[in-house]
Amino acid sequence: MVNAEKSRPGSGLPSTTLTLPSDEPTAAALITAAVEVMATQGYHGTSVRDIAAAAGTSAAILYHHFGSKQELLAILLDRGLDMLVMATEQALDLAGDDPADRLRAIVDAHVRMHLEAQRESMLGNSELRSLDPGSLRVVVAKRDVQQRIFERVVRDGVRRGVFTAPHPEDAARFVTTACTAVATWYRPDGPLVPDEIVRRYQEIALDAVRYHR
Amino acid sequence: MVNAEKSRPGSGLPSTTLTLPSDEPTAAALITAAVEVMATQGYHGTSVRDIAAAAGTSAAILYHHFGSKQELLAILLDRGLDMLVMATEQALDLAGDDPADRLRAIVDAHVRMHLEAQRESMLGNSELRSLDPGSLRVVVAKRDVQQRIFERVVRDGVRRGVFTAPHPEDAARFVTTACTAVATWYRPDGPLVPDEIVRRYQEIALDAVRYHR
Amino acid sequence: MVNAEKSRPGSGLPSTTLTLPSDEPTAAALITAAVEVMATQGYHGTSVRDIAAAAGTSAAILYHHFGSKQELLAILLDRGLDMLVMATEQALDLAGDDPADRLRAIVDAHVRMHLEAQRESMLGNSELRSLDPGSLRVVVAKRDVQQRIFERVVRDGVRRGVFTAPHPEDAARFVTTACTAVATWYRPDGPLVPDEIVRRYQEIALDAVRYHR
Amino acid sequence: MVNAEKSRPGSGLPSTTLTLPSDEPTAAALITAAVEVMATQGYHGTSVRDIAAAAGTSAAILYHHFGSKQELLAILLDRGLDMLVMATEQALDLAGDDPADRLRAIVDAHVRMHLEAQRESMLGNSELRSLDPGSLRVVVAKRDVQQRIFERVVRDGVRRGVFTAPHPEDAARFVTTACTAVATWYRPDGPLVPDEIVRRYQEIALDAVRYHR
DNA sequence: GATGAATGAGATTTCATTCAT
DNA sequence: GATGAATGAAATCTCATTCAT
Repeated sequence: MVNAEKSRPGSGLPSTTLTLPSDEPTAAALITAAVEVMATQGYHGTSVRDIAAAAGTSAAILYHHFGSKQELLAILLDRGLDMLVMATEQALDLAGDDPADRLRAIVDAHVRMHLEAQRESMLGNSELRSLDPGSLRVVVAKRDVQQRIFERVVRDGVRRGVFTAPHPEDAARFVTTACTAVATWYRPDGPLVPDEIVRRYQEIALDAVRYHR
Repeated sequence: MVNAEKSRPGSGLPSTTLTLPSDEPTAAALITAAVEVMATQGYHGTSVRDIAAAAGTSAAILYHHFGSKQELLAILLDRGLDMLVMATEQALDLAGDDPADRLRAIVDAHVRMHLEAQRESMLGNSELRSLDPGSLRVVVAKRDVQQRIFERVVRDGVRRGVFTAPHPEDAARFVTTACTAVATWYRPDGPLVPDEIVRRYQEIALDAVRYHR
Repeated sequence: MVNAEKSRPGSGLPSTTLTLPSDEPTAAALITAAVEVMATQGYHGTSVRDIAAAAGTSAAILYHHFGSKQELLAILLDRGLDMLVMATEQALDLAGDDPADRLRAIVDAHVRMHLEAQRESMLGNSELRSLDPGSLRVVVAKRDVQQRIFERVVRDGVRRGVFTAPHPEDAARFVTTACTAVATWYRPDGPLVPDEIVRRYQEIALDAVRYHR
Repeated sequence: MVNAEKSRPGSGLPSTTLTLPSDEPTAAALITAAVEVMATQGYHGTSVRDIAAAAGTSAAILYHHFGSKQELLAILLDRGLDMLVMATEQALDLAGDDPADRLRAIVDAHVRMHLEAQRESMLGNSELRSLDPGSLRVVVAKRDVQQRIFERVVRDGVRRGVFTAPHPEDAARFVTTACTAVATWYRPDGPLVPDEIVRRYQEIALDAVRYHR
């Protein structure tokens, strides 16, 4: 059984690698397939057979790698959030000291992740309700971690007088949710490339926290 | 949304316009029940019997009032969007001429609707995928109407030099999506009452479009 | 849903009628079919489809009448034990005062029931383990009732000096279990007809409790 | 039965003859595990994985030692009956010439075996139906051998005028089935120890065949 | 108009068994 | 000899929907 928390301690690999291929190729194929088809049809609208077919295997194989359809979803969402939080923290590490740069960095990481992993993002927004209580708690906790990062960056900027938003937490939430929502409207064949979306959202986010240029 | 029994304190709008009571009380009860249970379990995770039970009737009755489970969902989402658009347009009618007031008005309408009809909002965000193509087209079109209202208000403000957002469409989308997302985090027992959320979001929205006070 | 405990209060019907046809013919057919096929293949060796096919319907229909395969088994065994206890008590009512006659009466009822309802008897002996704890408690309790009837008759005979078994409870258990076991070896085409088996078992039972002729 | 680690206090028989340790310890462990878990859940209710897990190995290992789940069950029941018949015959060999002593001896062996190997006994009573026809024939034949031993002992006693049962075969069956049934009600924490049960059943059996003291 | 029975398709999950390593 | 992955069949149960009454 694949367990997501099997982190690779001491591994020097740069975690910027956004795909975390499992050691077991079949399990990885199943996860990829599940993301694809669940994002389109929803958790309950997707049958185990659908997932297996999309991964090129049989339904019984899925149960060889995952305890249940539920567990597959939980691992899916958990990994996605791990990647999001890791990318955001890493961006912050590289961002230097300027509050504006720091906000730009986490907006970049957050928006880019939701553009690149559009389907995981939509799953994360709509299928939390399909999780068992235990997994839900874990996932919500990691979601909160990400939200706290944004709050911290905004509050730091305010404390240092660089941002003057009167309600830093609300501004942070405003920004986070808008940045998450890119996954709901972005189309690869649309007018804006991801780089440009990121740039524009960075500036709007700075406006939203009252950064005075 | 349908049969929204809460009046909205502090809003000058007559709330009678926001309730669209069906002529047939059973149909209305079914819609209310469907919103309640589908918001929790999703469209595919909700059985026709679940809906009927929550409405206090039988599954067969549901088929007297709606052609199918699909149709019930389509009517549900369509009504919700109608109410959202109507409320927003009405707010704009009463808003006067000042671009800041106009933006404040539509943020008020949009946020308040998503706070009051939290469950419909979540359905609208997650279950578009469960619609048949025909209903999907209709609902997406109405969604676009709402989005256009925000774009128009922002662009007007920019044209008149009151807002200076360099990318009005993106700022409008930033604002709309953030305002929609209140439904995903608002809890009635949370620290902020709806009126206060609306006030704060109005100001952040004005910041996001670079309104210079 | 069929519920076994729906007794018909005030019904003047003679309960000697050993078949209790349900008001719902489909449910009755399913019970009959379940007895037949489960007695041959066991509870877990019998599929819901097997039962439905033997009853001439579909598996889905079974779930219209019974909540689960478990519930069907529970109702089955419960009804069988009700019939056994009722028949035994009625035999006792008609038996008069003589301890020997009373023992003969309950041996007659018990043996005859296990010969006539051979398959139910075998189910009752082997599939108690397949019951959920709640149903198991009920069924075991009714089994005990039957056992207590035998104990009481034997003890009464001993108290009145007609039987002289030194260990009345053990003799009663010896007799009951031997009488129950007729279902395990009886074949309708065997050398003895039920009447003759009953007669011989009555006499052996009287020997086992030391009835002195 | 296999690996019956309890020695039998008060029995003069050397208990080494009752354990048939398999040459292969894994096979023995699998048989022991199968008895344990099948007695609780039945043959069809027990999966090969259940058995393997209870034996501390894997399902694949089971197929190294047994051709199939069926074969395992057949071997199980066959060994159990071998031990029962052997113990009974050995008891008879040691019993001397007196018919009462001989009946006491076989009741002792039979009852004691069904108390000690309670689970095998229950399997033997309920899972004959799960055997393939070939194995069933073998097992039923051995069952008959045991039954014939009881019939012979009773008939001999009658022929010599020590017992006066009018129907020796029926009395023998009455006794055998009652003695077998101890496995269905005996609980180790019950009021009677096996020695006492054996003593009382010996006397009741003598009564059932009309042994006049 | 309302209801309980019916139904075929399909859902998730488990099974006994095999096979490559 | 031992093991984990694989697999097709089949298990229990639920579903949206229809229809006679």
